[in-house]
Amino acid sequence: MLNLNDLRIFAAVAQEESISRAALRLHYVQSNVTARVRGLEDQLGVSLLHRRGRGVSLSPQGRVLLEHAERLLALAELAERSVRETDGPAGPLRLGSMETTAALRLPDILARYCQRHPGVALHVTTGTTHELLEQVLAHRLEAALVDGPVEHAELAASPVFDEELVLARAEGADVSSALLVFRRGCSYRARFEGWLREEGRLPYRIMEMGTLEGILGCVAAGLGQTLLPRPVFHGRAGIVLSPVPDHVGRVRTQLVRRADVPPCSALAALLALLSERDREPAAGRV
Amino acid sequence: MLNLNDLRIFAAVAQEESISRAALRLHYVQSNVTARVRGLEDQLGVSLLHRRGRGVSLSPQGRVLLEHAERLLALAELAERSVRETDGPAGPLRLGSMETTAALRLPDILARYCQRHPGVALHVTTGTTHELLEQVLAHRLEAALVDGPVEHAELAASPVFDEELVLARAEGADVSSALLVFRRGCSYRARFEGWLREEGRLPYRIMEMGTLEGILGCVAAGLGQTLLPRPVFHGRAGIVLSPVPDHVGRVRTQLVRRADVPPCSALAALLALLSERDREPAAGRV
DNA sequence: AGTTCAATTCATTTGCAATGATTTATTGCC
DNA sequence: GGCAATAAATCATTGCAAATGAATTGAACT
Repeated sequence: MLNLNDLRIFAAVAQEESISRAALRLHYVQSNVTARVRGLEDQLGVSLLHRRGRGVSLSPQGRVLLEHAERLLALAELAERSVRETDGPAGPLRLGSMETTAALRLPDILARYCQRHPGVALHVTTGTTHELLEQVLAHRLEAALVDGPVEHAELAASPVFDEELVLARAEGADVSSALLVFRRGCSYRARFEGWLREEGRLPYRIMEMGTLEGILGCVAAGLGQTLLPRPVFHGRAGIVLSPVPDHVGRVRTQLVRRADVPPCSALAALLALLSERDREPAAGRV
Repeated sequence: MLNLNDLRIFAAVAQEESISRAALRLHYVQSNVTARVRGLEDQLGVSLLHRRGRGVSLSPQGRVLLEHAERLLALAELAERSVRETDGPAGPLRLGSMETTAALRLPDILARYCQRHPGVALHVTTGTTHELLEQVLAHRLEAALVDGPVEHAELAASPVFDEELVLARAEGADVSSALLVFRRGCSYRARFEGWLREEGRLPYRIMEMGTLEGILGCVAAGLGQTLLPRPVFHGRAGIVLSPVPDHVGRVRTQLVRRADVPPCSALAALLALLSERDREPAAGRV
């Protein structure tokens, strides 16, 4: 009978592409990892790894097993959590969010969530749509709020907010001034560049900024223009907003999670809270 | 870290509602089963069983764990099979079928399947729709061919054949003679009785038969009438067939499998073969 | 060739799973 | 109420498999 610990060891080896590094990560001695993997191979009657000089790589069967192993491990963790949290959600919930969403929408949501489920330890990390999806796929985040639509067989998405992106620059700033954008992987940036390309208005000078505040400061200083959700600019004087075509400016923020693992109770509670909000009259919403 | 063997032991205890019987079934000594379940409880920090005088029953947390455990065990088995069968389907495939479908449709299908996938050991059992669905849910069958539609959150169905049920009796037989039907749980029988009830034509005298041949023999002998797929009567003289209303007679046979476990490769191959058949022009089909 | 990094091999230890005998507790019956 | 009968808990003991650590092999880069 298959053994989850063996699978965990195998998955670590597969991810690290090295038996020694996996041993280090798992706090095992290297020879033990070798033995466990060999045990799995004996048990299954197939070879899982190609032993190369440096490190190892997966055989076709190894790749098949890795896929199943990752799912099994995720489900085992879920099972453990589920029985531990039979009365109300608890434990860690790792949530990813685009920076703009984190600034605009999350404070309100998270306040309510924390009040309702005090047992949950929320970790929010921000990042670009691309980065966040990678992390959800790697089981490093339970879910992420990103710009939709998401086309991926292993991901499930639920629409959560609708936003309107607007073009923003300081009063009197040069129309052909620089573009102020987040780093590669940001979907708003992709929309911005895609739109300008489609209109034949590229290339612009591009300035990458790591933070939302940085972008806003530069825009206010007349250094360039940006494309961000309208409410970001609320209460900021001296900035001119202009609408953009619907196919560029209408974005639907989605809560994305893995499709192959049912949501843990802490995540289910977040989904419930978000869909409640969905049904009630859109007070204060864009 | 959770352990699949512990889960297997726990699932056996839950199903048997008895530690001793589970031990017997698993070929363990009783004290070991006790120890393993207690180990699980310690590890999870919850009590899984209510110890009553005779046997045990599940606590709420136990019920939660059982659900997850059964899924995990099924997925672990699938994982093991998948790596073993990386080149073509192999191993056992337990398929259920209604008796009529087995007689009419399966020979052709299975011949092609066996030829294409010689590594697969097919087990076909017949039974009523109800019995078969129970067995699929209990992981005792990988899939079953039953009368649709199937409304069950844990089951996935794919339409496979369309049949026309017709009313059959011997020439000159009494119109109000007995109903010849399979045992309780047969969906054709349910349709038959439902229809007559809806028309206010019940009660009839009912004769239950265990086999298709038995029913056909009795119909031919003028003992009664039955409701079965039209092609069942091909080449049988002296039997009068009359159509019935569409909502009674149009049935769609479905291949039903568990929804929470992806099909193993042997089953995936069967699905592929059946949907091939679906796309090609309906030569020889009803 | 020599160095280095990484995997294998193997003897040894450790720890947990499994056993078997015994005790405790509950149920049903006279 | 007392007594089998059944079932679970307890506990000392065994046995096997996981983990360790030291030594060895082997590939890749210089």
